[in-house]
Amino acid sequence: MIEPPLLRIGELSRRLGVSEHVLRAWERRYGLLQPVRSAGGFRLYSEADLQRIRRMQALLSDGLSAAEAARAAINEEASAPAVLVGLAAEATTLARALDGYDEPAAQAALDRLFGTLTVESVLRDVLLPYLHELGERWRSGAASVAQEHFASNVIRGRLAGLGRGWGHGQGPRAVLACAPDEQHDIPLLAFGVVLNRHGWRIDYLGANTPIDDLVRLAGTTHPDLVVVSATQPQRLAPLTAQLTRLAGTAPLALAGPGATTELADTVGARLLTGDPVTAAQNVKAR
Amino acid sequence: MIEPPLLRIGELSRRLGVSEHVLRAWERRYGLLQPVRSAGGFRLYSEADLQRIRRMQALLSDGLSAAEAARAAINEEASAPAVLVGLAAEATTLARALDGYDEPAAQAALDRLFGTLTVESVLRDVLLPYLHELGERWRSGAASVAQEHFASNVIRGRLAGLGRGWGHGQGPRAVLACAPDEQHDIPLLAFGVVLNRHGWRIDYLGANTPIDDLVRLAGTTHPDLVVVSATQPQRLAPLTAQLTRLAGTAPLALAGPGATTELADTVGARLLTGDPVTAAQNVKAR
DNA sequence: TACCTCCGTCTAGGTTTTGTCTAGACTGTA
DNA sequence: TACAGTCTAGACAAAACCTAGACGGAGGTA
Repeated sequence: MIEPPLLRIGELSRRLGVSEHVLRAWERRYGLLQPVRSAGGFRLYSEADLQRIRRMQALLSDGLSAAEAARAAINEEASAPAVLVGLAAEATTLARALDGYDEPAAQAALDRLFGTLTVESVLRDVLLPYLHELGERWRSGAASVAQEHFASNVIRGRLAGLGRGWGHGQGPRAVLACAPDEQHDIPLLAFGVVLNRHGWRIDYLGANTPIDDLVRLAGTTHPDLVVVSATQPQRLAPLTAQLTRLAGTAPLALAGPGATTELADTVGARLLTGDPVTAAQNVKAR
Repeated sequence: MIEPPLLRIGELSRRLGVSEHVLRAWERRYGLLQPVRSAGGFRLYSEADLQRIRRMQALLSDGLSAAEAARAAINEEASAPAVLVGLAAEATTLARALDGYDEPAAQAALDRLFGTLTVESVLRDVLLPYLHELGERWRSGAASVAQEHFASNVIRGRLAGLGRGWGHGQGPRAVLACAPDEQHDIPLLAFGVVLNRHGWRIDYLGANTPIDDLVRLAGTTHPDLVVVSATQPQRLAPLTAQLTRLAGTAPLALAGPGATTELADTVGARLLTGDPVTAAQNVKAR
């Protein structure tokens, strides 16, 4: 059908949280991928390549050696064309329902999606792409603010359900917050859901959180990780001093498109790259 | 007729925040736009061009390389604003209707498809893949002969409608025929539709045509191209001598999975490769 | 202790890609 | 006629990527 766009190694690395060096090494040593090349020789990766690396990561975190994981990832490749077709259709149903303010239909579609796919996959492959695309349509005038709010609220409600009780338990504790003035909390919510499923306890502060409050909270409760998320660099840039103080109080990670390598280095924080689901999986991997 | 106002490059640049240099570079390097020109050669951009650049910007911010972003922006447009989402759903609807002998539903789905996608895209991305898949199912016993015939006839009817009047006009003339004993004429019909849309006049002889008849026709009407199509090499192999005579009478092309490079070379014919739509587009390109 | 393999990481030196710029000529409009 | 706007062709430099190979820590073995 429509040829999907291809990614260069830098973007693949950002999305997966795997360094370019490692991607090339896996290719060289295990033949894990055989990306097509641009006329000039640059590697160009497809969606299938991305999936294979994800599988590789999963196998690695199961404790397989790199060589074994690569071999398994290559051999499995059973793929699931039927599942994909079903996924596309169901995702469409969901999108139509949300676009059309049809909450029952949307919930039903969500039920079916969560019934067939993993939570991670629903978040990463369906909900977050849909929200991203809705944002695009809003920017281009093709979708209204009301549509955006309606869809956000339905999805936020579901994620809240997935996160029920996530503050209790035994695992390490993470404090999640959006930067001041940042209102896009759904990716952070998704991040929290996945992190929680990996055994973490979550303290979720949500949108628009003052950094000083975080410093105070971190100073009294000593979480194992504090995550601050922002969609735009200018949300974080003026807060360098406060973030540095925060990083001195608890392990800090910056996330979202607004988090840059430079800022993270400057304030002494980790940088979380890629989509929220992958980022959460990578946090666990360390 | 109200002509929408066209923008010159400076205004476009200001509205989009993309420098004039970049706009020209994208046009030169990737063929992203083909703006009409003023009498003096100034580029004049339409609203659609503006949208395409916006899409390009969105893809770039997703991390795609400029080359890939341009390719995707161009591709997507050829196949709908609702992208893969709408396409997949509509194609599924069509398949269900055809599988279930529901002609009105199938026609309605076809109406929607032709209303959203280009003719070429409907043929290449929906109908031909569906027929191919139906053939597979038939071979494996999962579909009946009756289903195959029903679907073929619905689709053949639509294609005939698209080809109405294709023998008239001014362009070069092509004679299209299936090899003797070859009954699969729909791909050839699709080929003819696309070729006709590129300005060719079509003389369509359809399934199971004796080569000698073609030689006689070519000798009297002198077409610019004769296309002979076959799904299996053994349909063409015994006809080497006759095909050679035909190639001596008019420009000849062999098409379909049954056409091989060797045979084409032997008889002095062109070989058309790829799906019928692409093949027809390539014929035009010469 | 010495040596091995495995595997993530890094370096050096070169190439490709892409945004930007220049020079000199032409266009459109006041 | 003046002048801001636009044209083409080509050059340039920064960012991104390439290959080949080396490095070193972890873990195993003699």
